Amino acid sequence: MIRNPALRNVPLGIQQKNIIVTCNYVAREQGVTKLMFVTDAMEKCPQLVLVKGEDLTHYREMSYKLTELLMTYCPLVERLGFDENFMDITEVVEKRLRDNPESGEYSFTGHVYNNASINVKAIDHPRLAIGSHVAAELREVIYSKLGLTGCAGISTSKLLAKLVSGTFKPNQQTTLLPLSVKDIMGSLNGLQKIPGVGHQTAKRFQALGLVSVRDLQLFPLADLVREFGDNSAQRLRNLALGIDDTPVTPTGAPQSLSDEDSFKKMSSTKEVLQKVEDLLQSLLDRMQKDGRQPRTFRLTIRRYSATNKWFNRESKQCPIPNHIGQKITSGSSDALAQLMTIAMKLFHKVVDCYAAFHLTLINVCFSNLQTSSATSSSKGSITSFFAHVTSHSRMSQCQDDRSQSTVGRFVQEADLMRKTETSVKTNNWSNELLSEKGPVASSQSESVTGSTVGLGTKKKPNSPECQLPLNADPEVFRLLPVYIQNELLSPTCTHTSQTPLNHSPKSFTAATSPLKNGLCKVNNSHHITLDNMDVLKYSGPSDKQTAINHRPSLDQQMFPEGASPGEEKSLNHVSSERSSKSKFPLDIDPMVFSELPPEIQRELLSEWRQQKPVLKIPFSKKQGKSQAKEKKGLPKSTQANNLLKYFKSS
DNA sequence: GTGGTGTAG
DNA sequence: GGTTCTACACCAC
Repeated sequence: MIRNPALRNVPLGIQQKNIIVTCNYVAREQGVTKLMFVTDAMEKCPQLVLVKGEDLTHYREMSYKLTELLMTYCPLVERLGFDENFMDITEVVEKRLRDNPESGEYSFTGHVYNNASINVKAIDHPRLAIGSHVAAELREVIYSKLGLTGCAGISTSKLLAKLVSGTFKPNQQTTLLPLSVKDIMGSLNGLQKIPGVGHQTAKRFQALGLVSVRDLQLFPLADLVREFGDNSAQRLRNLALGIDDTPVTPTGAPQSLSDEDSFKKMSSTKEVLQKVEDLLQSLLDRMQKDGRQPRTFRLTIRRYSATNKWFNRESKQCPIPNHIGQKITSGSSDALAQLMTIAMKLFHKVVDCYAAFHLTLINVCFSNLQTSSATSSSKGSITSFFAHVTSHSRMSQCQDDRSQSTVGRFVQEADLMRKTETSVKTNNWSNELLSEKGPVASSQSESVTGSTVGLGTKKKPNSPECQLPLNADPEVFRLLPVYIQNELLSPTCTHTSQTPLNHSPKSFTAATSPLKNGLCKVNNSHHITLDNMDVLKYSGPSDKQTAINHRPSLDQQMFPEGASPGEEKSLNHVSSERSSKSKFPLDIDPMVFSELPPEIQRELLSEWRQQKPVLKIPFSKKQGKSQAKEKKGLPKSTQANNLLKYFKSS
């Protein structure tokens, strides 16, 4: 909506795969809800406008802009997802109190929780009263600078600020006074409404006969400890009582960057190869913008299973050798191919390719991100702000301050898609917090599964029925990496293409003569990047007492004109390297070469230029062990054939 | 450090 | 009939 204001007043849903991950208030009024299936949503609201939201780039950027903006007012900002922020505004409040001791006496701005049933006097809660004004100002700034609206909650802890922030929606703010804590906790409709109590914990509560917040408040602590252990029991009990003493911890730069895609079924190594490449490509772009160097790489999969269809994930991770890490940071074109090697090794560790498999998700993740002082590159990016701003120094500075004064917090949430919220809290009388919500983003990346092939082959190399295509040399075949062999032999490969190639197909072949004719094709999958919508609503305080900035929630403009999902990366690699065809070794078929993925093309060309052998090295279909070797012994031997890294089985 | 689980938006 | 895409915290090992 920010990018396309025209969408502001129509029912709008953000679609990821087959579900509506979020929607604007116009759509909600017609019965559309979060996580509703698209078909159901269309039934409820036939005029619903859908925007693809798989690509989170825009949301992520807006989300960080908001956090960054809040940090300019006070460094104690803790992110919760893409669309909420907690702020500890104790210091801001204390300063105002010092500068103008009477400032808190006048009023609250926005709503006060339960104000009809309590005797609200701002003078009794000067810090919360000031906090309500700070929240209002912040919401105003957020609107004027970013165009985002949202709600805020103001109270004395993150828990309370969060709970109260949604009391009046959209685009409004509410302050919770200490004397209303019992009321708000009692108003929660079920234990799962307590932040931090999710599905699993709620089930365990239920098994104990606990259903309401009241049930938990009254449940003997000893019994709770028996079920959850000391720490969790105490924490859960406190939450039920409205007690939360956890500090607002500045979030800083993300500790990991990941990219994932889900799908109905993926069962061939070839598809995996392509999917991983796509995910990695996009992740590498993000990583490079971030500027830090990842030290750890993780590959996660989700397998289909009839019982636990969607929830079990398995992962494998490994350190990223420094030389590769540096390439990632520097944006070297080698990075992708080298990471593919690592990724496929991990894949083979977690999935037995000789057996049938059915994956429904793949995730790639960089973690253990290190700020290399050397990389001062990307200054402009939003995330690099976080990468380079030392949240530590800011935080410790703040905490020092806080220790001499009162504790307070400011919570802010912004919902990019829908609204922003702000909440502020104060501890008793001496503390105040405020929270606001920022933009929420959600989207997905859509993947196109490529497949197809041209090989009529067989099954496993060892299996009796295995037959290679007539033009395939068994010797050469044997030298191929296991997963390529499998791929060639897999049912999807053996017949024709199953999935139409929507995009520039590339043939992925080991470029040696015997196999040159028929290999598995892997097309590039693209991510169709969509524009997200962000909308926000910021509601101004409309209090009975003082209505300060009431805004009609307008929303934004996140959509470029047609809100058309932009295909940002349609890769049409092939051609670029083609001109260098003159450098082809004699035994290479240019047509086959032209269909190789660009990275492979580049690598081959580079190696040919250096007159390095291609596919020379015998594969030791080893598992595991050879890894260490690869990482270390790389210096020279690696050069023997970089392409191998693509093929090497773990 | 690794891998799994739970939670959240 | 079908549940997205991130990111983080915690735990056991």
